[in-house]
Amino acid sequence: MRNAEIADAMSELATLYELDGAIRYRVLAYREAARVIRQSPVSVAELAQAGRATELPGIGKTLEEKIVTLVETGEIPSAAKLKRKFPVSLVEVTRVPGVGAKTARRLYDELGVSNLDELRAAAEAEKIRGLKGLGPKVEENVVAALGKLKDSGPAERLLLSEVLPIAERIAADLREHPASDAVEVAGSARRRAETCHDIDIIATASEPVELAQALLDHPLAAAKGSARDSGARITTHNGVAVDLRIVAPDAYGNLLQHFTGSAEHNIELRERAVAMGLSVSEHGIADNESGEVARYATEAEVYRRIGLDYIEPELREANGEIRAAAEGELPELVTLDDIRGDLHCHTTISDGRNSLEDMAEAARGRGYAYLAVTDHSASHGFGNHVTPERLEQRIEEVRDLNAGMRGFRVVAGSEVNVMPDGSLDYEEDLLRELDWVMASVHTSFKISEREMTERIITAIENPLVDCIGHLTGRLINRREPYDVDVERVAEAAARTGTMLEINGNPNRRDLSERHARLAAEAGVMICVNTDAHGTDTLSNIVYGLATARRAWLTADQVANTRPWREFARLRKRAQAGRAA
DNA sequence: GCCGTTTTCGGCCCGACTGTTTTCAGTCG
Repeated sequence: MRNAEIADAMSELATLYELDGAIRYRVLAYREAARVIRQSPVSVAELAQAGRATELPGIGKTLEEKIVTLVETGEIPSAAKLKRKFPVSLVEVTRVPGVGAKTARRLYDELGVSNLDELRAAAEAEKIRGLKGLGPKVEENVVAALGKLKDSGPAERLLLSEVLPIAERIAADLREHPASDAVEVAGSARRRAETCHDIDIIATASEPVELAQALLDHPLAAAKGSARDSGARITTHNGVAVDLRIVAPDAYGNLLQHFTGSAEHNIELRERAVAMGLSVSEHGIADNESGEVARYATEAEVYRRIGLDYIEPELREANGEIRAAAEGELPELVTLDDIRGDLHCHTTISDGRNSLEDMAEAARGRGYAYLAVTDHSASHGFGNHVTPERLEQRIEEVRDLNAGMRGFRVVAGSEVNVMPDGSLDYEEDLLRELDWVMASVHTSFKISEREMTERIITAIENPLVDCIGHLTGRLINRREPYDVDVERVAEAAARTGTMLEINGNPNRRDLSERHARLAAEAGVMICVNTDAHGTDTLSNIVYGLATARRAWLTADQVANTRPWREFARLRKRAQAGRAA
C-alpha cells in the first residue's frame, strides 16, 4: 500500500474523529501523521510492518498498529465503526469553505444533511438559518462555495513557473517605486514549491499607501481592492491573487518569516519557542515572563533569537530543518552559480526548436562550460526520432563544432529509450561512440511496479547508461508518476555508479525533492538538467535547482557542479574504463 | 494521540476574520 493511500486513510479518520467530537489534539495528531506519511520517501507500510514506523515524528504505538491493520486488512476498525455512526459523505461536507466539522455535524443531527447535495438543498430552502448561531449569511456563503466547487473542481494550484515570473516582475517593479524601502516575494513561491496558489509580497515603505496604490496600478492587475497603509490585493489577468503586506521596517523580518511559511515550519518553530518561554507571531517575539515584544528587521535575527541558524526558504517544510538549525547541521545548499553544465537537451534533429549551434551558443552565454545534446533515440515514436545513421553524423558535427571552440565543450549524447524489457534502442557499438547516455522511459507506463522497477534496474546495470532521465514520468497536476520502487532504483544506481537526473522542466521536477533526497542519502550522484527543447528553456535550470535545494542537496552531491574533466571522470563509462 | 534541556502526565502555535453575537465559537491560513 502506498504512502498516499495510508495518508488519505489517516486524514479521513482525523475528520471522522472530529465529526464525532473527539478532543482537538487527537484530531491534530492524525492530521500531522497523515502529513508525515505523505512526505515520507520510504514505504510507511513496510516500515510499520517492520515495527519501525514509530521512528517517524508524530507516529506512536497506536498509529503504527492502525497502519499495520490498514495494510493487512484494508480498513481501520475505528474508522469503520465511525462510518456506521454517521455517513462518510459528511467528510465531504467539512471540505466546503466556511463549514467545519462542528457545523457539519450539527447540520446532520438537526437537519439530516448528510452530503453536498443535501447541503445545497438545505441552504436553498433557507433551513440553515433555523439553527441557533447560524444565519442567512451562512446559507448565502454555502451556495456560493458549492457553485465555485462545481465550476472549477477543487482549486488547482498553479505551477511555480506560472507564478514565479509574475511574482518577481511585480516585486521588481515595486522595488523601483520611490515609496518602497524593501520588497520581497514570500510564501510558497519563495520556498520554490512545485505549485503555488497565490503570491505573497512583503514590503516596508516610507509612504505605505502610495506603494499599495502602485500595486493596484500595476499593468498585470485585472481586479483590485483598495489601497490601505497595511497593503493591497489584486488578481492578475491570468487569475493569480497577489497580496501585498506592508509593515514597519523594525518588524520586516518577523513578517517576512511568518508569510514565507510553511505553516508546518512555523508551527514547529513556535513549539520550540514556547519551550523557551517565547511566543512567536508575525508581529514579533514576545517574552512570556517580561511581556516584552522584540521586533526584528531581518529573518536571521528572528531565527537567532530562537537559537537557530538561518534557514533557507526552500528548507522550511518541517522536514527536520529546525533540529538541524539548532545543531548547526544545515547543509550548504547548491546554488545556480555552482552549475557548470547541462546534460539533457534537444535540438532540431529530434523534437527541439533550435540547432546544435544555437543551443551550444545559448549554453555558453549562460556561463556554462559544457552542454550535452541528447536527442531522442530511434524508437521514440512521436516523430522526429534520430536514426543510427543520423546520430553517427551528429557525433561528427559535435566533433567539428568543438574543434572551433575554446573554453566550452559540446558533449555528444543521446536520450535513449528504455524498452519494456530494459534494453535500449541503439546498438552497443553506437552507444560506445557517445560521450554521454541518458536512458529514459517514454512508453509502456502502465506495467506493474515490479516490472517497471526491474525494467529500470536492467537499464541501470547496463555499463553504457550514464544517467536515468525523469525517473517517475510524472507531470505535475496532469499525470501521476508511474509505479516504480524508488528505494530499489536508488540502491541499484548507487551500487553501479549510475547518476539520477533531476529534470528541471517545471511540469516534471522529477526526481521529486523527496526522491532526490532519498537518492542522495543512498549515495547516488545527482545531475540537475533542463531537458530544454529550445534555447529559451535552458533557464528552466532554476526549477531543477529549486528541487535540488528542497532536497537538501549540496554542490558536492550534484555532479554537474564540476568542471568537465572532473564530471567526465564521474561518468560510469569512465569508471568502468579505469577499472579495466 | 504524541511527546519530554520545565514533564512518563499534562501540556499541545498564533492571530485574523466572519457571522453571529453582547463576549465568542468556529474556521482558516
